[in-house]
Amino acid sequence: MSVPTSNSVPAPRRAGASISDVARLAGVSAQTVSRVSNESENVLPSTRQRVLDAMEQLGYAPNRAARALRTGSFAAIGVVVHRLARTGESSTVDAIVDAARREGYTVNLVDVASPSSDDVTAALQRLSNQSVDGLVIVRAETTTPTSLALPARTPVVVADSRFIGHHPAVGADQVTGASQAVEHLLGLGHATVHLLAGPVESGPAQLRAQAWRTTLERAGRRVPAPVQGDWSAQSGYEAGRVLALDPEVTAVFSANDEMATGLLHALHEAGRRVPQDVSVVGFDDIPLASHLWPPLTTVRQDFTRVGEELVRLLLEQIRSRSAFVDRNVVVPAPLIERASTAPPPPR
Amino acid sequence: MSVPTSNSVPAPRRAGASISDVARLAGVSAQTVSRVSNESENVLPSTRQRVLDAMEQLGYAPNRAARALRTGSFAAIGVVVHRLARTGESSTVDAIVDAARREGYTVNLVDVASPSSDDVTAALQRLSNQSVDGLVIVRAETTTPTSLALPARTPVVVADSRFIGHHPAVGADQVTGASQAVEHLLGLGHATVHLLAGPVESGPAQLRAQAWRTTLERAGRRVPAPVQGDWSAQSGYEAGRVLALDPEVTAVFSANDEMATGLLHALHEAGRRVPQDVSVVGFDDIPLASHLWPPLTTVRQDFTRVGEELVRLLLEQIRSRSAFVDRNVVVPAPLIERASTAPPPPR
DNA sequence: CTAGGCCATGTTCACGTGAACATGTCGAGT
DNA sequence: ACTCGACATGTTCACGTGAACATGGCCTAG
Repeated sequence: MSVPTSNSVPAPRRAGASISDVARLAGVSAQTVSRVSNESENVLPSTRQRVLDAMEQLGYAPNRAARALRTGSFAAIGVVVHRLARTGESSTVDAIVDAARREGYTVNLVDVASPSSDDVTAALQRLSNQSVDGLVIVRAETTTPTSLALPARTPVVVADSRFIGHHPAVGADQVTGASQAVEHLLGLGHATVHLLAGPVESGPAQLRAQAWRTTLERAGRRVPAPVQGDWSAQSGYEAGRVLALDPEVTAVFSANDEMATGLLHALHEAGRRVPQDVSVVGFDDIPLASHLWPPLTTVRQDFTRVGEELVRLLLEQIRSRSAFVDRNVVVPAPLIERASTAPPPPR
Repeated sequence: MSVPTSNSVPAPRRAGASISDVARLAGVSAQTVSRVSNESENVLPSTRQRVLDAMEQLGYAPNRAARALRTGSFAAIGVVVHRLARTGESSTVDAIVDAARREGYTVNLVDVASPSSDDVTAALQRLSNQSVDGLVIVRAETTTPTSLALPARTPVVVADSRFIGHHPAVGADQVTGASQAVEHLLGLGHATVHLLAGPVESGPAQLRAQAWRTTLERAGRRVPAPVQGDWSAQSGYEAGRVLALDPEVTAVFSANDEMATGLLHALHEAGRRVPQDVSVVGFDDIPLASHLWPPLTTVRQDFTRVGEELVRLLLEQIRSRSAFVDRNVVVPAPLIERASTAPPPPR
């Protein structure tokens, strides 16, 4: 035996104390330490204290891998999301993380490069098999309900109403929200309402467009050709430059607030006053909506509520070991009237 | 033996096939399956194919818990963040998730209720002990470098330059960015620049305020009392209502774009034209900045770059099994000139 | 032709935990 | 006083994996 600081073997160095280290120090069996960890009732207060002291002294924390292996549960949920930086996505995920934490669950985040079936499937693969106890799919755009290859028996909830009937879903009331927006504009006296639509492959975008069309038709109004956007402010701006040239356009319903922001920009630039010349309604009620110029009338989506309901529904499934295929929650989406809408200019 | 569908015991139902199920079906040993899983070289192509087929047939995916227990690594990184819904936070996290995925790492997201030491510590506790291989702290606001109780030997990186010297850090160049903003306004002819400051407990807010002050002093200008905000557009609006009343105010540097948005709102409302009467510069360059009215001159923070660098620095530490205490990366923060700044009005 | 070695594959074992079962102690009821 | 049982605590074992070591077949060099 020479120098004790052996540099022969790098020695992976166990990261922390294990349950048996604690047991040894406290002078009890490993099982008793486990009982203290899991807050079992049948431990003498004095013993419990001794174990807790030993834990503290060693900086012990249960090894989650071993625990997961033994129990088959990770106390974790997976969240699949597409573009996290978007307002709706990040707000929803924020609420999910928060709700999960309150329930003692960790969140595993997976950002899929594109919301195609393949990518989502690959993402699920990565999370599969006891890495998470359940899955929240926040954005599934182009993925269709049936193409979603889920690991068997993994509880799932989806924040996309198109999945209703396939998986439990939570979503804002797109249809009522969009209808209210259009009706509000018609009620102000506009002859018709133009649509700045979201991408065609988006479920919510389709829903909002459909509601817009239906509401106009029901009111017997002309249905103008929708202008296509991609959710971004830039696309709203580009669409706005076109719409601004058309004097017939007095009211625009934008499928989200970001596009509405770009639209406002284009209208200002073209010298068309909002709301005197053109009224604009958005969708989402992003935090900035009330401070745009003019403050934006919009349909509020309660992302926090959606996130909470998603977690609630998912945990219910996990705990009951069953799938609630046909359960779904619709969160109200009220119209928030601000200053971007007014009666049309006299003609 | 009666009915095979025993309903006597609920039978936890193993979620998926295990390595030995695959081995049995493929007619090889479990170790060989493991070799295929881990892409070891020494497997005959024919054997590999047989194993892959068996995996496919059984829908096998390696059990991450067992793997983590065996190897001591989860292939996961933890991300501690405060308010995920904020632009900077969500963009950074988005980039982190993306970079981590490219490296085969999963992301465990932890949203701390408040960025206090206790909360952060509790969050770390939850992630500790082989649940993650390393930690990215995106927001640590009130936590001081020394109060951060980290699990021993856990590699850490922090997106907060105040931690330089304690942990490796990545951050935008706050000082140069803020100085440029102030110099730009002075260069346009403004006598001085007012500050709409971030919360006092925020590190970046302090840095930006300090740079503003230093730049004014170096130019020999009067340093007006800063107005305090809390990062929110609402606080910017409230501050703006006060600033708008003061005809001396011709240039305002807002510590972030959200407050700048509220400020613009208040100025419009008060009838003060931007940029003719008052110039405004923001900080962050949020996606909406170029579509505000007027398009906002601001300092760009490259959150994507920050996220990528964070992951790079963290993985380097994980792989080399060492801590780079004094390493830090500063990402340039250039001034983006748009339409919200102009020379002061003639007096 | 044979020894040595290389390579594909198999066998054994421990990682840390918690469930199931086992043991031991002490108090109450007869 | 004895038995039963409630309760605190201990012992054994398997969860699925991959590292270390073991085996055996075949090719090549002498």
